[in-house]
Amino acid sequence: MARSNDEVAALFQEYADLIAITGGDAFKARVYEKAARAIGGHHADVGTLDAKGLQEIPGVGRSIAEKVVEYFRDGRVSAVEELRAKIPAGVRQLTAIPTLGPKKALVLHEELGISSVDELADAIRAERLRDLKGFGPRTEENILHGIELLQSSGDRVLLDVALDLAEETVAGLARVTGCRRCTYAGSLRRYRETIGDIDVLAAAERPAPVMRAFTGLPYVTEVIAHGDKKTSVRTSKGLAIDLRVVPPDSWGAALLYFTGSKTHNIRVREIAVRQRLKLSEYGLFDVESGEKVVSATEEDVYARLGLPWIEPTLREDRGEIEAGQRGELPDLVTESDIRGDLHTHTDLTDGLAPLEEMVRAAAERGYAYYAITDHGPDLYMQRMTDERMLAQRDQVRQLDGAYGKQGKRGGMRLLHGVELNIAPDGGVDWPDDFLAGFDLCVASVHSHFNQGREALTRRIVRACENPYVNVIGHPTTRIIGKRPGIDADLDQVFAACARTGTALEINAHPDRLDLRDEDILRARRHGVRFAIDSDAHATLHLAHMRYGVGTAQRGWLTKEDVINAWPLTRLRRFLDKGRRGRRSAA
DNA sequence: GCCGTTTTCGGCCCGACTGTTTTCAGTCG
Repeated sequence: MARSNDEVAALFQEYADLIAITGGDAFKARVYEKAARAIGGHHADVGTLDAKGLQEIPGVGRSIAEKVVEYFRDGRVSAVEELRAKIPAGVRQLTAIPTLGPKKALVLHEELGISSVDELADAIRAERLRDLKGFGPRTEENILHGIELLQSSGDRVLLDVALDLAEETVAGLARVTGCRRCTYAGSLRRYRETIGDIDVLAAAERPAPVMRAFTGLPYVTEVIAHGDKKTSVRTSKGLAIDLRVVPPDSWGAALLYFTGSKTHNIRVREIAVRQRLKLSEYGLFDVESGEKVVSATEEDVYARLGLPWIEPTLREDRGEIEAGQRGELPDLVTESDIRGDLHTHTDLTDGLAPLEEMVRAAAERGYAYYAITDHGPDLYMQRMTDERMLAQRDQVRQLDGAYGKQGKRGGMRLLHGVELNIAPDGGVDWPDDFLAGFDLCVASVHSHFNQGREALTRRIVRACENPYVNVIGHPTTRIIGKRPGIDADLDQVFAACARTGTALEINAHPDRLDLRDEDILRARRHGVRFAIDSDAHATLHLAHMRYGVGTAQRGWLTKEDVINAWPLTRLRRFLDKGRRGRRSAA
């Protein structure tokens, strides 16, 4: 179920689109877009705010606040209804076709009565667009191609797929003579969970050789646009890559600009405008004289605007600019802060590698501690028994400290854990006395995803209340692009975690990234602690940690928030979860 | 429709590329 903030955000985004399609004031459309984003990202439920409280959200004034109030009072907003009556929903969908924006969509609707993607495809085949002003043969071709992309994949790809391709492309271009610098930027540098297209930035005095090398890459199948400063291609996987080449002196301004996000950039430029400066990808310029002020590094540009350097993972206009101005940016957790992995598997259950191989691979990553957490018996296909689990524990104790930098004494410490299954009623695989033998317990939902909101919420809260459950694994169970997260009341879950001393996992597998960044931001406000885990089922998966850390950064987490960035003694106190007190009281 | 470190009115981010155009509108990021 969508949060009411998301409902209102979607409504205003639709209203903005409809204003643009009906040829309304472009500035007005932009204001509604901005308000939609601000409301979608606002921490408090807008359904609980009055007009005054609503107007404290930046970008929300009297008129928009009234519309929010109207929405919760009447279930509808009359201004939106009026535009909906004029423009069929299908016309708005036309603007989802690449190269087709609101202006062309309006012409198609007004002149030809087209109000769906299918009707548009038919009209092109029937050559009905031929007489329209502004529509030539290439436009027809581009629209048909765009429809094809939209209907086939056209989708965003997972972070790891995009990162592999980007790193290969950067390596290829960096070798070109005259290429002074090259890196990927865009949503990839911000570690967004999915990537629409890859942005690559290069610095060179003469762009032509770099551009030529780019279009000549073996996996490039189509050149979408080809210019002096910018070239766009599509690869064999259907993913688009944009390359921008700038003069070396513009590197910092260009990197800032192409890293985005769009809304972050707009905010930064507004700050520039207020200081009579103009920021573009070529530098920060004095408006009066036209002279360049700074451009060489991102730090230079931010500093001239009164801001510290802002981590790319924060650049989403979620308050990072204000925090920067106040000098209150978080000191984000990094991959090198991570001292261990708390959720991993071996071939005792569904992992691929034996215990010793996993332990050795973990030690090579430089971890101070490492937890083995195979599945419990409730996932019956895993054939777990008490005996097998206890035999593994003996093995784990023997390997404890055997691998790592400084031999036995300073070696990597091993924790014997388990990934429990949270049953539909919130129970787990074993009774307390058996659970007491583990160093830590991760507990996760693996089935019965459609129980209904109240039952799911109760189920997870009950797992948190189990004194032996330390971490809720992949809390929403979503698989990106394949399975939506379960419909639990996450705010209740977050409160339960904070109250009981249960950590929430940030599962680093690129298919999951669960919790997601927005939920992390909300959970953090409840005072929840987090565990960033690879959930590795093979030695190579241990390296997924970077995606989990990127996601944690997008949730503004510091190493203080992340239990596996803590020293082992502090981690053990957290894992104890007050059990010692319980035992002595009993 | 929102907003204010020259403004309560008059601004509102900036540039590249394409396609249909003989100077520019539309789209995109």
